[in-house]
Amino acid sequence: MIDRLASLYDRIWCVDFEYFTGASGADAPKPICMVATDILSGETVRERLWDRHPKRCPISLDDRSLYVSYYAAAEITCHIAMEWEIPARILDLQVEFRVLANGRDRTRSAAEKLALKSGERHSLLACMFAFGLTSDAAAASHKDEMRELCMRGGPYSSHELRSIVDYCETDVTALVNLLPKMSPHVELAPALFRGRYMAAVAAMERRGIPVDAELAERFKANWNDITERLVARNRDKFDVIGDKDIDQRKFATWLESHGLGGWPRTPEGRLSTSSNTLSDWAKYVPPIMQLKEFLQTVRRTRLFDKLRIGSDGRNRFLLSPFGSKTGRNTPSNALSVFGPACWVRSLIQPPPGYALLYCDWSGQEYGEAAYFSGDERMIADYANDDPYLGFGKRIRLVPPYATKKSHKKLRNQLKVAAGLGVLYGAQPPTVARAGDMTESTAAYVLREHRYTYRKFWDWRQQVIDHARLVGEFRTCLGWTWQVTGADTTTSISNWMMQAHGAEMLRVACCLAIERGVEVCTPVHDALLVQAPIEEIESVRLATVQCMEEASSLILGGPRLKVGVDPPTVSPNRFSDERGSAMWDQLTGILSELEADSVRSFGRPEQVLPSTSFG
DNA sequence: TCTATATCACCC
DNA sequence: AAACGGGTGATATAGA
Repeated sequence: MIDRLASLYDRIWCVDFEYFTGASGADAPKPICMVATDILSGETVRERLWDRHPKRCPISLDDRSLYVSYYAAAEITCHIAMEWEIPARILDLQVEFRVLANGRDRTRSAAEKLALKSGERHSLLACMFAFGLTSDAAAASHKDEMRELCMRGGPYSSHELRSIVDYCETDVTALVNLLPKMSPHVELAPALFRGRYMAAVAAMERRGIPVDAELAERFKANWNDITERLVARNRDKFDVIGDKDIDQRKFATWLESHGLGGWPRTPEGRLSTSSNTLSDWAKYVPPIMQLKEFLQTVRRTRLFDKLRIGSDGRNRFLLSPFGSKTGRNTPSNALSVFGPACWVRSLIQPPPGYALLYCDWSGQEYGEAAYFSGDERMIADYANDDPYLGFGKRIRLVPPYATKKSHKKLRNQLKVAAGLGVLYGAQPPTVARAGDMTESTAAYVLREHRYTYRKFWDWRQQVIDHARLVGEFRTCLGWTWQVTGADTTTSISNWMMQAHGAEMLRVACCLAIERGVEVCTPVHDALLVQAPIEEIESVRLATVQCMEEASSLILGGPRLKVGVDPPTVSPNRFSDERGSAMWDQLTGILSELEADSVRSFGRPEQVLPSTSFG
């Protein structure tokens, strides 16, 4: 394919940057140097950027030049920092490695897996190894040393800068060797679209999510005390907690004292402590209800204190694009405000003069299922009003005049059945529990779905047959998955929707970023966007337009609906109603703790925000 | 004391 | 035979 590439491009630049990301790792990167080699001419460019600021990028970036790198978001972030243009044609070999490996990972030998630490599964070294290129151990140890030097930050001596540039060049050499090995396996058009997405990823990773950094810092500083106090409040009533969670022996004693001998056990024989089990028993045993609430509170508070916030008050983290087998992003839950429980989102706050919008496709996967299968009834129910009530009306479970408000509970049951049951393939017992209905109702609704939307179910069966017979899946934009015998039918039957949902999100991100919308982050079927307050309406329209266009591209014409919550206007905070009770409880504890420390140390008292905002 | 596994929680 | 798709991460527990 190198020949083909050579016929398409005047230059094929293999590019790498070294950069400094600050102590927290949450600040926008500061470039140290750049090295680029043009495979076609052999020309190499070495540029120090720590102490010099070239106005223009030293290599060509037009559409006759191919820009090859490994996790291009990092390189593009450096372009943004240098205020350079963004390359027109990006080929990201890490992403292409992920494409080629997707579904084949499992077939890799055990020894091979062992050789690579889990976090390095898609590292440059792992990729080289996979394509038969080796790199000696001495180079690997040098790599750590150089990485530390970059992480240290300046000032750098001339000698240090020279060694960083040399090191940078070794990675460029690796790319030069890698490209001819990988290119025969790379499909150019889909790869270039993925590369284009990586530029959008760079813009989003750099922008980050605006948060109330001061408040987050106060939470972090008091985190251990907050969780301890949460437990302490109920310790006397429920002596079941060991350190931070249930202690099996204590729990056994507690159950014994309440005469609950036949308590359910896990497959391994441990006493079950899941909220499902507790919910089942709470109906009959009141103390279990209280225990459940206590435990949920304790467990929900986990996973917060690692949130990565830069010195400019922005939450930044790697989006890890193409991390899942459906091609979704897989950002770290611990580092992102959107990772932990919903209450953490109340930390999100637009900067002065700004507002935030959360835009999502409504019923994205359900809509995709309708249009992909071509099921006329399903399409009509998705397009007309509410697909779940539409379904309920067809099977005469709800009256024709039912609305979201008038039949809230029934609608939710139908939604659970259509989501969990239909798209994820959950069976009646699971649907019944999740939707708070009887098993026979769940079974009835699921059965009726099959009768009502025959065409969808036929299509679903074809998809499964294709997976089993052909062994490979592929989206309309070229993300692929090698299906193995180990993959379940439920997994297979959802893949088309989730993988195309991921493609749709990528298209929307590209369009929005390229049209100047300030996207802070994608959230699987949503975009969080910021804008100056006076521009919020036009930005809302522009974002919705991008998302609708993206859906139309993926569905081949029709559009999915896009929902937008009322904007969060500075100085208000973002909020998610699911987390507001928890937020109130935790901010309450925080203010108690800070009041206590004022009494002991005489520090000034701080004022806490309440949860309700415009 | 360390590591691997099981269980559980959260997100879309 | 048949209890949910895709993820990340924290904690307890068992085993070395």
